[in-house]
Amino acid sequence: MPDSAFGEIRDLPLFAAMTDANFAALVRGAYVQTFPAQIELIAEGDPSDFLHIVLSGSVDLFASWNGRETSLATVRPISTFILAATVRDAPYLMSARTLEKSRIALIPSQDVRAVFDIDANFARAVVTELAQCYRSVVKAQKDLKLRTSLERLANYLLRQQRRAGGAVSFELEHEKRRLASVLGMTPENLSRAFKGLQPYGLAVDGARVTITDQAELLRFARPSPLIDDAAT
Amino acid sequence: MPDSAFGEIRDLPLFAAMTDANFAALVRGAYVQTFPAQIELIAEGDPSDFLHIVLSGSVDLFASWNGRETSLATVRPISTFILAATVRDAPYLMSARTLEKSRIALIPSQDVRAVFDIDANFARAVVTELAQCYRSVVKAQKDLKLRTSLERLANYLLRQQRRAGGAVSFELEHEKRRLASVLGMTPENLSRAFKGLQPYGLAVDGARVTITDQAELLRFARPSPLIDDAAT
DNA sequence: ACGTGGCCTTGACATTTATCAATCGGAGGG
DNA sequence: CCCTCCGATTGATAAATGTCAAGGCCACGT
Repeated sequence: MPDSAFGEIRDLPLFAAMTDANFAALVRGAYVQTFPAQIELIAEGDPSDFLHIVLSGSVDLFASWNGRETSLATVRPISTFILAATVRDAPYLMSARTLEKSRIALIPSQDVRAVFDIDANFARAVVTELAQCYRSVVKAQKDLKLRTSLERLANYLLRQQRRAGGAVSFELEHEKRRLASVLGMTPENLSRAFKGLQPYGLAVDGARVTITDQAELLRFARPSPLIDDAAT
Repeated sequence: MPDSAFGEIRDLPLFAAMTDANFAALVRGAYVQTFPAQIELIAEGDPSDFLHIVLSGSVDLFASWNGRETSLATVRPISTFILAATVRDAPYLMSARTLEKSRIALIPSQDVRAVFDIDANFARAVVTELAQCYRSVVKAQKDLKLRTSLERLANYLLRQQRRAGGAVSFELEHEKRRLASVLGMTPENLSRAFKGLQPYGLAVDGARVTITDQAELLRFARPSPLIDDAAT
């Protein structure tokens, strides 16, 4: 294991507070690999053999049932996924695939659990990370159950605008078909939803979105920090 | 603080492995209180002052937005709620109200965080609990996005049947209006959904549900351990 | 330059779900 | 015992969302 490859994750909140020795134990059996786009990294139901960390690129977490499929989240650098399955030594609840060419670090789950048992700082960091993940899913749940598809799209766009630095105009970062799945609707409906937001100050051209009337869109979307703020 | 009042939570997985001294520190500022039904214990957006533990009765976790409201989960004895908010010292994402007369233990959040910082066993227990909570929400998310309301009801009933010991006939444990909210539909639709399941081996009389054709209902519901098993 | 394939869009239609209004029926109080 | 209230149900209707089929657009490779 070249140490250099793990330098970039050493400072992650998850690993920052642990001892060098324990970090070394963690990465001893780990490796970093580059995957092309559209590769399925894990499948739901599989045993959780590795904790995954996205170093570059992006990963789609999705789930299937009865022939249907839905995207649940996108993982961006630098963060982990399926931490909960690793901790509980339980099967993955979601599948994961690369959205683009991505570098992924894989740490054997048993090593994570072993170090977790002996390094209190690491255990605390895991708690913080998990609590964060939990709250994200709860927010997604509220988004889904309390809002219509038009409202979800409007709030999604406002969140994206913030991610893009607040500019009036920005590019969508996902394929629209996947965005539709994330938002819990069909691609056809997403097209109509974009049109449906035009009266509320939105213009779309391909992947470029322009918020022509911020106040009006805000009035329609009614974003709430308890649903839309990533930080809290 | 009468020690007796906390004996029943001492053996919870969350507290079992911690030292007596730390447990004492945890319950020093804690208290137990009995609330009548329909009391709002916490409101979403409030700072997380206390970790709550349901000792008896039951508690509804719900959320509101823009005049709408939805139930997200039910907490039964003996378990905690809003652990994630406590850990992160962040505002509650959900409101909570008693569904019936309930005894609740309240532990000051700052004490939880303080003990969490010095007791590795407690920290590990919190991780396990949080990972469990996280996986529950993910399952709920999959249920919501991958299934129609009829399918959600069918699978809910099969889960309830298992909870009730597997008997062919059992009582619903929630008001139907609340069950509708949990399942993400209106009460009117829930009524129709019950009727819609009759051809698949279901009979309903008030709160009593009878599965007249288990095989047929299973064939329709197609339960999956990755959505419907509480344990995994 | 020209196909070609994939994704997006559009329209027509079907299905699902919500809304509104009215009624039913059981639990509890006078 | 009857009345009243509240939740559950039902029917009619509207709105939201999904499905199917067709066509447009753009990027890609030959």
